[in-house]
Amino acid sequence: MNQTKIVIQNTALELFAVHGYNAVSIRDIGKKVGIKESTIYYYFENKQDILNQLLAQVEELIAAMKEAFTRKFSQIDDVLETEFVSAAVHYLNQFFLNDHVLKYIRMLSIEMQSNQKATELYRSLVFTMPVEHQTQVFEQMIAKRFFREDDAYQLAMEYQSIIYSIFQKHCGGYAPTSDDIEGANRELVLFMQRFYRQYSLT
Amino acid sequence: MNQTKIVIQNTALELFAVHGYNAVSIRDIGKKVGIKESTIYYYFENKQDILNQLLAQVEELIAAMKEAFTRKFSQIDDVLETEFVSAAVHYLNQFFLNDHVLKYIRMLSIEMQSNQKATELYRSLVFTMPVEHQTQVFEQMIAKRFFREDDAYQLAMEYQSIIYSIFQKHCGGYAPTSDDIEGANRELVLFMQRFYRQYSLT
DNA sequence: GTCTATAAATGGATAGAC
DNA sequence: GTCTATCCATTTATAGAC
Repeated sequence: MNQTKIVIQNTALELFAVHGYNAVSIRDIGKKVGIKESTIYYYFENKQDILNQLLAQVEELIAAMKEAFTRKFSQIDDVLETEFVSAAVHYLNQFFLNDHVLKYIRMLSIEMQSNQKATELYRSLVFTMPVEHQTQVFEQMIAKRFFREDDAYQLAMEYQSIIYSIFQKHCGGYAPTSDDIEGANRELVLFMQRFYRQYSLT
Repeated sequence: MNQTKIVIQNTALELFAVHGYNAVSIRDIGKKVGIKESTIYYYFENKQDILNQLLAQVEELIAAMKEAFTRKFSQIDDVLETEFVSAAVHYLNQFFLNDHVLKYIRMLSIEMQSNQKATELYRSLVFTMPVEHQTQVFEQMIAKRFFREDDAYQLAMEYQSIIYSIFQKHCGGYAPTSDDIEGANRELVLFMQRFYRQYSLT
């Protein structure tokens, strides 16, 4: 794909994530990129087209993560507390707090209030897709007697609830500082230890 | 307060909650109320003034809820599973899904992406304030041996995580349908029974 | 591919009639 | 209190030069 087009898309995402689609003008995007607004119309049909292609990118991201989950889904041999906790910390920092993903999440948080497609993508990105994967993980952990007998979906939803809520509590909204991120990580460690000790058999 | 002013405020809230402050024009608000935009300037200094007064209302709501919590905080005599579950269902439907509160939450979801004050209000409204109250409740339940020995704050945070996540998963974003609300309630009952059985001593 | 120039609509805000 | 009329900046989008 063309380099200029990618820069326009990323810049638009950055602005949409903070101000929302409707509040950002084509001129704003052009100014930040360093081109005239008429140039943007060379790459995109109109303003809506930029948003549509960004939403399509979110759909691709969801599909890619799904695929990555199944590909990396190796057999689980043993799960110690430290491994379990650091897996959750890694998930928070590499998914929710990943620069690009965070922008998608923030953009969707705004657009989902008026756009049904954005609502579906948001729910899929932060609930449906990860919970589906996590259900499989807990199923294996229960089958191998690392975790006590339980409903794997309920376990996964509980797990996701904690991570999502900690993310929103500390890093939801206005650009999270490094203090916010630290706070989120600290609280996550605490609750993941709690979770492990609750359900682990070791 | 003047009747017209209240109508303007409520209409502005309704539009801000869906499209966001920046995307709504004074003309849009006037048209929906059925008055000319110049009339709005009789009641408000400018557009920003409308938003500021709405944010002040959220602050008042948080204070009022805090006060209501301490006032209604009667001694807990006994807590059966059905009471515990229906208290959570009541909380979801009367707080998160209350018509007016839901609009505040949706407006803040948008504004918090660019407005630090809105971020603080959102976190206080959906996390800090309710978790503080719920911590007190669990403290009493543990002291009276209805719930097993545990950290009351952690218990409260876990409780709030589940309710908040179920709210966002089913009713976050685009105007929730009655099916969405039903789905949220169904899942909440399931997870509240699970929670009760996990921690109850009876 | 990127620019200038421009059209047509819409934005926030004010002055002054009633 | 609510309206009409108006100002001026900004918006999306297009036509056409380079």
